[in-house]
Amino acid sequence: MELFHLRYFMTVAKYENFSKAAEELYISQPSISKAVLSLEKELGVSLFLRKGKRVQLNDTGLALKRKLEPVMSILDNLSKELRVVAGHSRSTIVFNVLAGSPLLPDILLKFKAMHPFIDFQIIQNARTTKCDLCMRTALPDAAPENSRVVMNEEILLAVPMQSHLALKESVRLKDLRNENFVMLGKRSPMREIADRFFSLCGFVPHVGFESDNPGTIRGLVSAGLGISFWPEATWGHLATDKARLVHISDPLCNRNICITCDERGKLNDQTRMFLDFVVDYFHGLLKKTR
Amino acid sequence: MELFHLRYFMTVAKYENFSKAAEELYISQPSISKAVLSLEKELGVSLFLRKGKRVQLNDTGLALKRKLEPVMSILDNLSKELRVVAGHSRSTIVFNVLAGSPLLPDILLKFKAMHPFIDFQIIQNARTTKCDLCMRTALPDAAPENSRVVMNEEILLAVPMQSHLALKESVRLKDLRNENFVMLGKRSPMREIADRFFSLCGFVPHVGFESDNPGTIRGLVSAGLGISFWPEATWGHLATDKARLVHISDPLCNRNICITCDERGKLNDQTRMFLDFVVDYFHGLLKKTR
DNA sequence: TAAAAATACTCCATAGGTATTTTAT
DNA sequence: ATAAAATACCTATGGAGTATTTTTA
Repeated sequence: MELFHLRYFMTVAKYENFSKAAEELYISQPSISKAVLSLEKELGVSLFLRKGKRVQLNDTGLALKRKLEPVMSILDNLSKELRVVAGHSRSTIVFNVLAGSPLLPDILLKFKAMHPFIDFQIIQNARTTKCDLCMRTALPDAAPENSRVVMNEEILLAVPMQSHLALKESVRLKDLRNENFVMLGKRSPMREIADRFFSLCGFVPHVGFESDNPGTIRGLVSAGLGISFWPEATWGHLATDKARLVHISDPLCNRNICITCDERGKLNDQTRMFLDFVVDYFHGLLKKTR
Repeated sequence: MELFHLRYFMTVAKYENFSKAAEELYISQPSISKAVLSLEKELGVSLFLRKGKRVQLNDTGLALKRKLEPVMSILDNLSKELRVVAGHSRSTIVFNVLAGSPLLPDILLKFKAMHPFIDFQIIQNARTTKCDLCMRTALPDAAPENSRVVMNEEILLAVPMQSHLALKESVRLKDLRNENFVMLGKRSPMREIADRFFSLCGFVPHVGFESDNPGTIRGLVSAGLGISFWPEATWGHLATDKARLVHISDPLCNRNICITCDERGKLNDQTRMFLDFVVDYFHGLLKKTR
């Protein structure tokens, strides 16, 4: 059995057509014929139903195809992956960061120290699927498809020091009906989560300022221009003496941070290492805060 | 890249010695040399540290070895597995049944109806590891290595109809200090579990009869010769009007049924199908009893 | 100097090509 | 009649062997 037998088989299986496969592989049709025939002979089973012109995978062929898919994927990427391991080449991970971006520098700094040959392309695009990994937020009851939850964090309320709210340890959301809010922009997932909380309480908040930047939000709250939600861990410390954080006692406000990827087994070595690193990173974070 | 390049590499990697690999593969040493060199050239990385005589896998070589292990295992078994799929050959699953044997006929009957080309060799040997799958019992807090729990069942008490205990809905184990017990033999896992319950209550029961056969135990209890533990689901219905089952209220008596296998991914197709079937079977059982 | 890997060279098995036949629509 | 797969036959790449050289422990 030769590798090219398997390659040719996979291409024929894809099209269920010998001539088409020959075309894609830039070889002649008889070569394909011979390779498949020889494979069938060697394996001792027939792989296709030949009904005259029409060629069709049979059950055995289908089983072979399924078995070979991961094999081919590994073999096709051998050279590229080993070059990275050997340090002769670099690997780039496309990382879509839709939540938790304040943690990103720390995550990347620590990972890069361990794996200097791995580069990152950071994007922030809620619509694209053209990325290796995506970090996003979701409500506890709604984790996106193909994702694993790496942490659950409480959502606090950031209030200016001079506000009457700054004197309390915790507040109920429904008591904030008359407050001015500083919020993330309309289409951000965190904003959607916030809006869900408001609809639970049956009111629409007055939003005086919108910004997509936690730093700006900190500034606006510190300046006394409003109050704002503040995810406990992923937005870092509030780090100002002009504002403080209070708990929200009702409803329970928290969110999940998820990492989305197609399937762990399909990731390349570098992306898998990074995924494992990020999971560990969040584990460490949880331990620290407790 | 050719398959034999990879095969030769794997053998060299195993021994870290070209000549030894050549010997095992029944080919000449220069052929091995050429194959490995050509593989290194094609992948664009070196795979071994050549320190004069001594040859040693480097990090890249190690990474390649790890990647190829599953690939080789799939390819080596292709023909055998596909022949079974095609129905040209049969497959035998060695199934070690240390618990739940009363369910076995039903399990095998249903599975065989779906997969007539799969045969079974049933063994019952607590010491062997020469089996594909092993069904055994364990306490809820002590699942054996490499196993998955397929069900948890209550352990009831089988009592003769004429016993004063037959009038109760449930009994406490410590109130049975003066009863005669019918038990499984000393070395059976179920007996060990039972003995744990007794030691929790601080007494050693009087065991009038021992048998390893649930059918015999049913007979002895029905004859009024003693009382016995009776796993709710896996020993089937008591099926006699001379005895009945009562709950044990203290301690909570239950056990797990586990299936042990090396690693799901390493099982062949037939064994994996059977494992999945057994898991489903127990799921179905749970639904029925509830 | 002995033992292991690499190189040089020869041989032939077989992948791939072209031309042709077979088969079913 | 046509289009697709199988067969026949030829060519040449490259894997396997033997003999030899290189290297280092």
